Amino acid sequence: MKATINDVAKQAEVSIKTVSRVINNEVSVRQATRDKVLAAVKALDYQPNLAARNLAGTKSYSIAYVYDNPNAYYIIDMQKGILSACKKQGYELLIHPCNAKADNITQEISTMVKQSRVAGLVLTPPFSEMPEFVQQMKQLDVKIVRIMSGDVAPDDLTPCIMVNDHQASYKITQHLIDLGHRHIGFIVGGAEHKSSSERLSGYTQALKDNDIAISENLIVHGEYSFESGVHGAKSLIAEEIKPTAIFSCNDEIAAGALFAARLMNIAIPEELSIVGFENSPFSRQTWPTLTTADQPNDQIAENATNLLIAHVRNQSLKNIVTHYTPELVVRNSTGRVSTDKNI
Amino acid sequence: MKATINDVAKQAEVSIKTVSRVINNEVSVRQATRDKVLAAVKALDYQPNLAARNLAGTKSYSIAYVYDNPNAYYIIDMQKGILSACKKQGYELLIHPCNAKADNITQEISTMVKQSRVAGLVLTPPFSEMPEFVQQMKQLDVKIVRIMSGDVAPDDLTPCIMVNDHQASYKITQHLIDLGHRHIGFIVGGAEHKSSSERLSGYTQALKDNDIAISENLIVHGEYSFESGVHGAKSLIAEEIKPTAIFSCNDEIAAGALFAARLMNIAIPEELSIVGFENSPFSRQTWPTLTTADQPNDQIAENATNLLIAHVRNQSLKNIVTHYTPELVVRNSTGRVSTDKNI
DNA sequence: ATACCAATTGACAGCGCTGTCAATTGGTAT
DNA sequence: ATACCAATTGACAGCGCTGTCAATTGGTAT
Repeated sequence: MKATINDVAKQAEVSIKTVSRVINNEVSVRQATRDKVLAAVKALDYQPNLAARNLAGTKSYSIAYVYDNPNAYYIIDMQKGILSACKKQGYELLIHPCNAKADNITQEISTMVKQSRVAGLVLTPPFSEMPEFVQQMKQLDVKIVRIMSGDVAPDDLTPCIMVNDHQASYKITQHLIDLGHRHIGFIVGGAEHKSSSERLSGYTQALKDNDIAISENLIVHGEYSFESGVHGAKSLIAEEIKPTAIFSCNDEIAAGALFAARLMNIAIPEELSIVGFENSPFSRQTWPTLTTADQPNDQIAENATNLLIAHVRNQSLKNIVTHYTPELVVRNSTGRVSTDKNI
Repeated sequence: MKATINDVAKQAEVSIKTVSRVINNEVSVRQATRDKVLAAVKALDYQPNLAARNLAGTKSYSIAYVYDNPNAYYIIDMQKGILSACKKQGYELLIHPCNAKADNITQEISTMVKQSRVAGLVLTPPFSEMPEFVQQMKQLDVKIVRIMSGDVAPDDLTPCIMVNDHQASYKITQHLIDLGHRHIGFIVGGAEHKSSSERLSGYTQALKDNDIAISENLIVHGEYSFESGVHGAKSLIAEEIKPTAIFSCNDEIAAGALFAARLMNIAIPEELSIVGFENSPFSRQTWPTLTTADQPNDQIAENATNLLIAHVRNQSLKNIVTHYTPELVVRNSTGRVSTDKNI
């Protein structure tokens, strides 16, 4: 039925080992031999069996993406980028959504890694930002790549993608300040995500640099969810000194904030500017469309996966760390502060 | 490092075959022996190696989800349901997003199936609704389960989940009619999805049964996308005889329609009612929230996967086909037709 | 106590590859 | 023509399981 390495070897009149060499792109095979084998591979439509490769070799051709994130757009983008790298390099991907707070989470991942002989893990927040978890994964004899928020990568020789949320957040805040806003509310995302504090610190830094006082009343702590945006915006708008702009930690929160503004009959951006973060489809589909920061998640994911695969193969990497800074995208949810507003 | 079946056998003082029997839940093992083995499994934290099982056995423990759908919420829900069934039954899931219209698509899936020794495929539209594709998959020696739109399952002894979009659509249309609407626009989703025509036929049937004339001008053909909703609604509203309600083939289209209405300063639902289909998060996050039909995608997916796994294991199934009918969910985007409106 | 037979257990081959190491090949220097 | 050695190729074991079939066990009827 399905052709095996034996069939190819027979057809090409070489040993199975030589076929193995050809499909693994090893160097010491004469060109003429290589051609014979490739012809046989093609004629028989041969696909090496990954289970056998995983079992026989010291290498494995499976990696897994472990995540705990309710943001469908984010996950789909990540999967897309990871799969793109996997396909090019002949790896298969297992996805493993799970609960980061479950107390047997290490056990759970460990089981999966053993069962499926996973060679490497792609970790996104919050997993990538849980040091003990990362430590335990390393002891499992599994390579990892982390996508995390911040500027300085952990100094542990593991590949990393650092997303400079602080700087991107600074730019967004500066954009609001340039529009004349002085009372800018901030809805913080989930505390288990480092991006929340990084984005908050970019915001406070920008305020400081512009000599604007930071008011704790304008900072609301929430989750990365639509509902959090609704509640956060409601409570900010109820403040004695209302903000003229609201910085939402991501687009979903921003969509919630827009919803709340609509509930309270507040015109966006005339009476209130709202910004998001992520440039997810949300930001193009709300009314008005959202000013946000563009984070190329699929690129980040593909890049991370390439680093991981190189790491799995013990290839030496020039750059074990890659940096990204999301870019400001101005749409219709931000405008100049109206001069006749209360201050 | 990782415990193997040999380690367990040694520790339990039995043969590896007996260990194999215990972990496969075979019947003819004495209770005392079973207990010894299970104790050893636990003590060594043993996890059977899936690659070896796939290779050694005639069965495989991998299934794949093949899809071509830009709807992130739908995909995430499906994955969740599939994974839930996989986890319970010890299967691993590969995801395979791809382009259904690529001309080498059969080749592509075939490669994946061979490489990863996939035992079964979960197919959603449009793949599940492409008869030649399904036929070719069967020749690949891979089992399938299809989730498709319609009432009557294909008569080919393959497990199927049928979603009765016609009936659900009928109910939604009746809801609009009950609210007094007589001019109801319809934005059709992508033609490659049978759900589009099924939902359309439910709509026309409901109109007929209520003696309402069907106007081709009120039916716009599009895709399952936000942009299609924007364009569709714009063109419907530009009609000489404006609709007082718009039935959108899914929530994303409906969100686009809402966007268009907002652009044109049309109050929802006072001047225009809009409905969606799917009950995705969209429908709770738009303004106003959407009346829609609830489709429990994760349940459908889990159910489908259970059918598939039973099929893969050659277990006889009582019911090879399961039927679902989405339920009407009334929210704030629909209202009584205003009596002073133009007709 | 003995025969019998179903229930239980184990020996061994083999799934399709890769790793190790030994054997062969063929080009180069003499 | 010959020796030599790097380049190329192949033989064989083994990865960790399951399938097949044969061997052993132990409970029941006599």
